[in-house]
Amino acid sequence: MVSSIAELISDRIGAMPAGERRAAQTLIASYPLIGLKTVAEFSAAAGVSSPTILRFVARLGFQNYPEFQSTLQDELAAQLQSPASRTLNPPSQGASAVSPMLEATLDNMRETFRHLSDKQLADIVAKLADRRGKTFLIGGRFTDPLARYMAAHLAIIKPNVFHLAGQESVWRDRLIDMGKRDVLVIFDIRRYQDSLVRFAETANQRGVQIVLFTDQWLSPIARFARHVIAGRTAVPSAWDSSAALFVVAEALIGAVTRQLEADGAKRIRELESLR
Amino acid sequence: MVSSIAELISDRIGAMPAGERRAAQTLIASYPLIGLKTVAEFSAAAGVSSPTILRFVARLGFQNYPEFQSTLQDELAAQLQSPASRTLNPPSQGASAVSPMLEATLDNMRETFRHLSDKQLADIVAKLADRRGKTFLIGGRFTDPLARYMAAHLAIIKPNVFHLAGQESVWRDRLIDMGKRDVLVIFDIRRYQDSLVRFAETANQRGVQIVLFTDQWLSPIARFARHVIAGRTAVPSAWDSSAALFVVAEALIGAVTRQLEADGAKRIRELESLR
DNA sequence: CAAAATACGTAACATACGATACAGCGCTCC
DNA sequence: GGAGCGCTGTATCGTATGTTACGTATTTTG
Repeated sequence: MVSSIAELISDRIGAMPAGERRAAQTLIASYPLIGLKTVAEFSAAAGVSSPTILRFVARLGFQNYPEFQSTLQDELAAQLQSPASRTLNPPSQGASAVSPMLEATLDNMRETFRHLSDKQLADIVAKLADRRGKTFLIGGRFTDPLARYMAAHLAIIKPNVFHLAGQESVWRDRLIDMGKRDVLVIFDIRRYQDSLVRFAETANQRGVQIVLFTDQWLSPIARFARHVIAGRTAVPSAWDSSAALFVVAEALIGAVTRQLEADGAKRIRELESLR
Repeated sequence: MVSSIAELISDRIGAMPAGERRAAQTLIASYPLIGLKTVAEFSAAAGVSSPTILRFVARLGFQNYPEFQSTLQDELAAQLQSPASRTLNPPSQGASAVSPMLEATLDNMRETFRHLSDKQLADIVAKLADRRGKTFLIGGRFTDPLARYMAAHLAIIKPNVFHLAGQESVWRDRLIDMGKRDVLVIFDIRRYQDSLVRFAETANQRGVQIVLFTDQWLSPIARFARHVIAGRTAVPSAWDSSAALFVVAEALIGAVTRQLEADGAKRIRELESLR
């Protein structure tokens, strides 16, 4: 039994030619709004021609476009009247392999933020928004992308942001550039990497303020860190999840940006003009 | 400020003639479904003539009937896509600057997964778990870290996983290695990068299957993609959020790992012994 | 109560929308 | 390498749709 058009589409999308698949994907992406518009608008949004749209709805089993739209509308009406049943993909009697993953991830985030005080975050934001010192970011094997992500954003809104990458010897030598005014953002979840711990220890000796993103069991680097963000990482998977840390990182990026804008950063305008 | 058409109607319903009032009441009764149908159907449902319906929407301030319908659709889209706005009592105690960010992110994830079918994910997992072809990953300015993150995991559980990085000319030349059996995972959210689009186009011409991670507005690469994952990116911040895509990526990594383990990957054991 | 004004529906109209025929192209399979 | 099939877009067509003009009905007002 196929209850919704969305299901129907995902059932058959595999057996569709390229053009119709684009139509399907476009519809799913902003379901179901585009399906309520005219064929012309639909086709334009999907980047195909109108006949392809019509063939698409025909393949779904509808006699004509208006019939397709009516069904869509009825579906919508049913949803609106019982907000409870608003799920496109019904809770799906445990068959789904990803749903528990999502649930666990959402829980992780809520838990992570519950243990983070506004004060703590505000302190970190203040430090990161300080333009006087340099900002270094580094991560472990799986978390280095998070460091990169954060660096990519921070580098735009303030000067002297450096992501430390490549061989250990390379970034170890960068310690020479680090001093009291500077910040070192480290991502390290288990299994904690010795090289990172040693790096953090040395940096700490040089007076660098360390902001540590780690898991709830705390990397040994926590000993040297000025600020510690402990994220939940447990999910029903073979791997730990860095998603909670990722979200904290995004929240910090957003807050720092706001802070620097408030301070009157003409920097961003300058950047705009450079493009 | 009148935010919804429903409010607008209840504001003015007092100053309407009998026929138009019936139209208004009919619309409110099954809001907004009937307004999406044709003038003829609307008039029949309200028991008035079509011109009365048109006069009714004209009185609401719309130039013509299609404009009225578009507005209704936009309103509907806003409702459907941000479940947050449906909650009457926002989590409040709004002192926290990060809380709205978290809420929006959680919503984004729920929405993103709501638009993803198990079938769709299963297809992608099957393709990624296929050890025969090569797997290439690449991302845009801010999303490249996601590609790295995924590559870091996939490279452990299967051979021939390559993250494309560095200068454009470097990874463009890698196209020579790509063929029909291969997969290209692309992360691209707005502003979409031309270089990536061209890259995807060429790869597609070579028969590479493209898995696209993009935002809800769909990168132009969707045209060439075999599979499209549309994540929600809107958050109360100066930046778009990639968190939802990150979580999808993690879910896929987990699923692919499980799949390959089921196939009996002695690879992981081998790796263990190498350490 | 009469006269005017407003409201409403019928019917004709024009437009834009969905539908269809056809040709070009690429792909697959001999 | 050639023949066949399937997919896609262009151009055209018929029609359903929104729109307007006008006459009748109903209400309002002096």
